[in-house]
Amino acid sequence: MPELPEVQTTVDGLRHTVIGRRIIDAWSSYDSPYFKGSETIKDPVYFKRFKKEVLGKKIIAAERRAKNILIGLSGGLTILVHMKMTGHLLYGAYSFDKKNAKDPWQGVAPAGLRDPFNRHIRFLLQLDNGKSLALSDMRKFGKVTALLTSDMHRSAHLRDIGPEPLDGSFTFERFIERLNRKPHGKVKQVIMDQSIIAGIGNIYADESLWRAGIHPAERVKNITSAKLRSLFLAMKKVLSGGIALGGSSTSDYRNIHGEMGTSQEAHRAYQRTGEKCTKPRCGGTIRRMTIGTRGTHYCDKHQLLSNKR
DNA sequence: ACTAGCCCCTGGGAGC
DNA sequence: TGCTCCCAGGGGCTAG
Repeated sequence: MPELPEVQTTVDGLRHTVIGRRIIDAWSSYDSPYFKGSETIKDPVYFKRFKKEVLGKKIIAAERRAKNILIGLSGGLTILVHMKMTGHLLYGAYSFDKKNAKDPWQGVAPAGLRDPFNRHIRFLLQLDNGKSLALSDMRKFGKVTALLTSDMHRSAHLRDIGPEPLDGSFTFERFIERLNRKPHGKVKQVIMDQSIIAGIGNIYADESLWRAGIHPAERVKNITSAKLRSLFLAMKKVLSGGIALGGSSTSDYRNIHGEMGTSQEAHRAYQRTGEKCTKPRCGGTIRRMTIGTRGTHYCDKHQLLSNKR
């Protein structure tokens, strides 16, 4: 699932591909009664307006805020894309058949479409160079909308998001200040809370806690300062490592060229249930439990609850 | 103001 | 092989 490293990988890809291109057409097959009246393209009425607004605009910027992709356009508009669980953007020779929304590509499928996870295209921007920017989103959780660039950070989509963990300004003191907003929370849920810290999801939460040797259900207030410092460093390391490896493709995530990342090969806890812990001389086993509603992976030997130590 | 829990959604895997 | 059932989970929303 796309988290900070995957979204950053996508944004880096956008910067190398679509900057300077003009949008000449837009297409969407999202149509959900549940989202009727929402300011997202899942409402076909909104999509009509969206299309009118973005047509003819030039793509001038691409940035990331938490797990949101922000595609800056000429004319003071920004397209916000949240890939949620199973979405990813693709750049290439994708096109669509206006008469048959179920088959959004024509002729010979682009190389990327040979991968079944790239075939669930729900949204597409046709660009002025014959290529397009498409959103493959198997489970249709994705969110696409247009915002005024000038106040997008004040919009409901972005305003309550916490600091970026890879920013230089995100110091240990800042980290502690953020965590202390939920002292009674389980640490995994707290670091995944986007209003506390931006961009961390299930995978990188499990990986960070594994590295720091902290049980995911530990309450924030019960964690020693030394352990919190380990967690702080682990988060930065795991997130920047994820970017360096092109993101994690445990299931459906692909980069903008439709290719898998390799970060999943570096996972030490996530989806390694039953495997021997790979921490040197640990000897533990990776276990699975549920925290909140999320599957959680941890080592039963070096990630112990404080009352069991 | 908080939090627990439901809901959006589809494909893949388990079980029979 | 083919059917049914269940599960994955980010984040928006609501009921308590």
